[in-house]
Amino acid sequence: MRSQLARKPEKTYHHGDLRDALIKAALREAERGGAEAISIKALAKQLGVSQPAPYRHFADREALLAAVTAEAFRQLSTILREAMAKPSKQSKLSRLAHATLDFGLRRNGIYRLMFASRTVSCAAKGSELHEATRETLGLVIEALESPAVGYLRERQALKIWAAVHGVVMLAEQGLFTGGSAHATREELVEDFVTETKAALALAIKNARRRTKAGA
Amino acid sequence: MRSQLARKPEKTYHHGDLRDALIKAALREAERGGAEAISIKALAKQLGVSQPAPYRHFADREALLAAVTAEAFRQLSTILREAMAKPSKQSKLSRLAHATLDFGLRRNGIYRLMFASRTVSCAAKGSELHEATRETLGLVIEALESPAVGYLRERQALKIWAAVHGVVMLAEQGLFTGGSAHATREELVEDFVTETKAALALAIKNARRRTKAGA
DNA sequence: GGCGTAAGTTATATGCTATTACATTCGCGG
DNA sequence: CCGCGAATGTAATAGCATATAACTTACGCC
Repeated sequence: MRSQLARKPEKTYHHGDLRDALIKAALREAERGGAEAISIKALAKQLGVSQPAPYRHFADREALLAAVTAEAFRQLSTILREAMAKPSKQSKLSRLAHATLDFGLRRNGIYRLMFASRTVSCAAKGSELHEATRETLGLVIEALESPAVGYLRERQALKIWAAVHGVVMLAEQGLFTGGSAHATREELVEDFVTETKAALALAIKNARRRTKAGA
Repeated sequence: MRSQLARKPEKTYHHGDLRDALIKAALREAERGGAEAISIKALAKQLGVSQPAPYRHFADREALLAAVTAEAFRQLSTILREAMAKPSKQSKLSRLAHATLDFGLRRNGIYRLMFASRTVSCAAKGSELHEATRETLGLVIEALESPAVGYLRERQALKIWAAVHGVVMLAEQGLFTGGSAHATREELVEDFVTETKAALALAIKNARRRTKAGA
């Protein structure tokens, strides 16, 4: 019987689940301050283990950041899935876009961790992080709710993704000034959603026409 | 006669223009590696001065980063101005957008320094960095070449800016895969340009109609 | 020409990453 | 049930970066 009552057992030599605790604690740190706020030493102290203990679970700081980033993408995916599942008179795409904006602004340290570092681009294909990012992009593609397939659809997904991403980044840079900042952000995102839908419909129409002409 | 021949005088106690040299050297470092590649100690060594010498010119690392970022924005502004000035059958907006994309991809370490850190959002109004960012945004507004004024125009500027920015960021994250990556990026940017022009034209038409109706 | 100050130096404190060598505990097979 | 190897933790330490303090040199101005 090591921990029947609270979650934290009495002081034991082995932590129990240090790896997971490190990721969760690092996410909290990143919430304000981004990647640079994550210090292995500070995390170890915070969790009551010795400073080099984390190195049993992560080769180096980069590896920890990658794991934390992957977890952040999974959290974003969960949020987006919920937003898409929720019944609403708005389109799935619109809900996804606004949920992304909301996530980016509320948890902006984490958002910067996810998109502003080179961690993602260094992730090898097949890695935990790479899979997590592909899954998120998959949700965007799904949100398009379009009969289009392949390149056509992925391209529109990247387009709306890029656009919303840009709005989040500029908002964090403080380029939307004045009292109407919130409204402006939401409006821009909605504009992009509308344009994406229009572009998608047009592309499909053109594709059909070409198919008919070619047949 | 301290330096009549080459740019670097013989070894002197005083460097001559350490502040400027630091910024330029830091920009080179940032070119690959972003902000985290900038080390005061390394820069000092590289420039042949003692390690704490830079602190005579910058209060701390953050202050150096701010100055470097401001310089980067000025360089971007120069590039954008040139792109806009160059005669071409394409619109100013299109040239500006593609030039931004090009800058972001070629000098992606610097681009990340400019947009991925919190340096900009921490810049006080009136600071060197703040002025530099506003100037760049001003160029975007100018590139719209629209008779619209005020909010309408600034909003469209922010929109195209956000969109292109998003494309750059996603490209750096490696989300445009395959051989058509380059084409895809350029196409997306051009799409955004086209849509921005259309939206702007529409907004102006609506504004005129409202004015007429109200008159 | 002397003097104040800007700019640079050495020495040092502090904090973080990371490695090495050693200690403790877990859990599984005999 | 016990013993042993692997997993996980600790202590000690090396190395590098930021930053400050106290001291030194040279510039430039009157």
